[in-house]
Amino acid sequence: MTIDDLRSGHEAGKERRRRAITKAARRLMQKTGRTGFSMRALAEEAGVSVATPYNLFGSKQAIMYAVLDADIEQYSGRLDQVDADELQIFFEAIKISTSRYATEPAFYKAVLFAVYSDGGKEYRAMFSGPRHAMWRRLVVAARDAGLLVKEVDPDAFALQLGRSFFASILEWVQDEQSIEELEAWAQYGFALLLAAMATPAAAPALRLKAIESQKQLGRLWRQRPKESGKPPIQNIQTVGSRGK
Amino acid sequence: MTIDDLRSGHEAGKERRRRAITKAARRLMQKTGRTGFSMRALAEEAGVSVATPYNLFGSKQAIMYAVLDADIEQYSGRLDQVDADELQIFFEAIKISTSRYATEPAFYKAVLFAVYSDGGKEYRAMFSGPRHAMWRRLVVAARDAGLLVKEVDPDAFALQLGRSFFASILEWVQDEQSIEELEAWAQYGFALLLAAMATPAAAPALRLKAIESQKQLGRLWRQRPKESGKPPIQNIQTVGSRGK
DNA sequence: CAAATATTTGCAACGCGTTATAAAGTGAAT
DNA sequence: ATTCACTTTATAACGCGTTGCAAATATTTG
Repeated sequence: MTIDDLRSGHEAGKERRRRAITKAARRLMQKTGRTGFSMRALAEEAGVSVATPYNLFGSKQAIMYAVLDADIEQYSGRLDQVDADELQIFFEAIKISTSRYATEPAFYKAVLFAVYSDGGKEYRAMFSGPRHAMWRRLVVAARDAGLLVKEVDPDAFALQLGRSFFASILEWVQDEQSIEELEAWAQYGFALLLAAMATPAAAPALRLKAIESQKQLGRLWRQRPKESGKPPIQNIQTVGSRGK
Repeated sequence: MTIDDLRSGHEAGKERRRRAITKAARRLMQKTGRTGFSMRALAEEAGVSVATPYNLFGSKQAIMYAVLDADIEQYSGRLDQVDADELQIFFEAIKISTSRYATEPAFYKAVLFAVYSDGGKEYRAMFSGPRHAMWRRLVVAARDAGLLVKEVDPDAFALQLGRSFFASILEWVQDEQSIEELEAWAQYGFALLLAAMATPAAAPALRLKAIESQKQLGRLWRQRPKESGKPPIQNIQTVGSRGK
């Protein structure tokens, strides 16, 4: 049911078509970015009917996850080759991701936006699949190395780290933040969270890193192209009713 | 240009219609929830043409923000009446929000979902408008009270707090988490972040609170109807294409 | 009052994600 | 080779957010 089907024609053909569609999806997203990626365009790019991706994946979001997973697969294991202590590795992980995003920003913005947006059921997979497992593994390693307190709950804490990183990525995807800003925000979030759960020996360095990240953010924020500061439609505020 | 127009007919009428539409929007969302709230349904509920909301607001998301802002206005200032120290007030703020969500979960899930998952330009307003100002004010107060270190950057740190809370809310909106879980997650995030920037005198209590929240989360996980103890770590298929 | 201007209305239209349907194509087993 | 189960294809359709446009309506101005 699982292995035989991959060898037999039906399931093998399905798998082949699945891969062809994810490849076409990636190609199309690189070409057109977020706006040009529609199911009808994907069908044409992949040379299939519009119904086929639905048969094979079920929804547009599922295709996005497949594209993202296929991409992550290429880079999995890269963190194991990094030589850093059990806390520094968190920040190396950020660097690996962001440097990857920098190579093809349009593609990553498109796929990450799609994955986040619409908030379907698959959203949770961002924090429950191999991504969560990676953060969890790092947390356990840091705890066992005596850099995080023993009381840390690896699951809860890893989830918090993943969310923090994801929130930073979200800002980069939606706003026109630079990769440097994304990196600084992610480092700031990690430094804060880790500092809170760090052992007394490891905490001061992390607090220092948090404060450094703050300064870096202030620097980047100041040199930003000045926006007028007001949101587009701001008429409906009438706040300031504090004193009743 | 601003005050006279509110008295004169054109702008006053626009404002009146704007309020009527946000009221209708709120009514419709309470009635139908997220799924039934369409622009055509809103137009019918408000007794206007489908083009009118676009004239007055510009987009569906803008209407959502207007609804949310109108709701927040009702509750603004409630935090000032709370008697708590400058750190405890962060957690009281969580409680005020979550208890509000508990009264009308369908409505808040609908509006928060729409607001959070739009990916548009107005997304940033969540972290730059009065919401950000509130967190920032609390941060400054805690710093001036000697509970947070002087080096804390109120803007960066408040943004981090807002994002953390936002991430927790997002989970509640999308998943079928309980309000208790939302509250525990939000408290956990706040406790961690605040502990990282707390002065030596204030830090231990926050770390304790973080660990308590962890335990509470573990307890809530375990008693979930879904599966036993751990968060859902099931893979999304990716049918065995690992070994090439 | 009438004239000028601003706004809403009704409606058609676009592209979107998604689904249903019947017809055509495919691989495996007899 | 023929049958059988399965899948893709083409196409139409639905409701969605959004826009454009001429006609109707409301408001300000003379």
